[in-house]
Amino acid sequence: MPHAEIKSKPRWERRKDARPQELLAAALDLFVERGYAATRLDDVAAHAGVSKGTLYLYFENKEELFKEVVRANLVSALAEAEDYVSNYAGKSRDLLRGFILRWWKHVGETKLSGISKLMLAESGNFPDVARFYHEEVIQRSNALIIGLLERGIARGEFRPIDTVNANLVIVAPVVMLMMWKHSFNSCRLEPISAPEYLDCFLDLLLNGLQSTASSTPVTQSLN
Amino acid sequence: MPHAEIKSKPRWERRKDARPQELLAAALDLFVERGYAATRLDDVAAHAGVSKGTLYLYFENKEELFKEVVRANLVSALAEAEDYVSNYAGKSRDLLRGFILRWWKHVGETKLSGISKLMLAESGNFPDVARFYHEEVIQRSNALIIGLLERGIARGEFRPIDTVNANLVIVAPVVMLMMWKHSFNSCRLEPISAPEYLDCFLDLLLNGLQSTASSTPVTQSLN
DNA sequence: TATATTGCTGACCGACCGGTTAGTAATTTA
DNA sequence: TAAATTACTAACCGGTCGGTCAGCAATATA
Repeated sequence: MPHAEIKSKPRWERRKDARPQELLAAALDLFVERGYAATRLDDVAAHAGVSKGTLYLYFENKEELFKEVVRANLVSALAEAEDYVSNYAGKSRDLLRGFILRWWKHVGETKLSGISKLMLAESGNFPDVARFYHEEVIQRSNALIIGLLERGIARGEFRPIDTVNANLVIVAPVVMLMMWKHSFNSCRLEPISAPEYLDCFLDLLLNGLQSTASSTPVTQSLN
Repeated sequence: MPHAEIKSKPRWERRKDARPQELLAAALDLFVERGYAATRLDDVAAHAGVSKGTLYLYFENKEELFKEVVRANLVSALAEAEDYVSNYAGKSRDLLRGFILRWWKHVGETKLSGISKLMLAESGNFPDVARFYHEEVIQRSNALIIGLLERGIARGEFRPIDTVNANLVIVAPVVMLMMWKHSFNSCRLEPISAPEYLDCFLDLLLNGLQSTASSTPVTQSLN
């Protein structure tokens, strides 16, 4: 048996064009699982079935690898969200609910939530990455939600409020849920149920936003 | 001039009883500034004016040092909060507002917020520390707030809601503000203004919680 | 002042990790 | 099929950091 190689399978193959994708996928997995600093490039390479040297053939360094992961995943997801919001025609409260539920579905409950968590957790130690993420993701997402709130206020559906701060307040519970998923959820006996949590949040939020004029009941459950 | 020592000042002093406090203070500063993993014990010792070996005379290892920091700061603050809530006599909405503002004042705007942020950020990589923190801080804090909400509902001041999830939803914006302080706030052109943010949050929250019966205006600004 | 006690130092260890590079083997070309 | 090309490997480097310990020097004691 130590003779293994029965002629076929070479020790490795040349697959120049498949490597970047495979490395990005491996990097996403590990960054999400362990965070930025704690992810070892040796492990990323091993996960992609390759040696560390190969990783450096395709990516300049750890930081560039991470930026590519963000671009390939979060930035593209954000572009879709922008489309959704700008094309929406119905009531603002439904748009807000729809936006949040889609956000949870496309980011929150996928691996991508791990990236958001990671950035919030480690941006302080990696200012360059932080700046990149802030410009590419956070600012765009803020603009999107502020615009959504202004739409609701302009149409008399929401009370007039401080949209800049309200944006942050609204985003907070969703981001926190993503953080939980990747932090204490493991050691919690009964982990948070995302649908129930979001239901509760939307109930409170839409009641809180409701303009005194409109008196339609806003409570409504997830489908 | 290389002769320095003019006889007085010994190279070091014996100060057995002052060391632990000084080390804890230094550790708090550095843990808050850099996080758990990135804090070097050499630096903690240096900040306390001592060598690393000395640190190990007073604390078993990094993990125990951190736990002591938590016990000496957060756990004691939590005990005070428990007193405040259980002795409160007025309206539930004022109690909730008071609780949140005090929380922000005693934890959020002090260094302690850095510890909350750190735990959320790194608990995944340090399960033992996570379990400790979850039991000593998070569970107690949850019980406190859930009790507060139940009080409001029982007295007909709050709508009947899912208190377990509402607790999490309510805590989220405050915790997020603490996280911001220690993450992206540095690279934000105009950093978040905590008073305005909390004002906006409390406005939304208390409107959202308000039982349909009561119709007193709840908007009120920070003093 | 001599001796005993002990708080403290600083050099050291071993493991880890981002990044580099000399060399090798899979593939292409002629 | 032999030579040229290049994707890939594996060993290595330098720096870092949690943790250890032999020894020293600041006190206490007498």
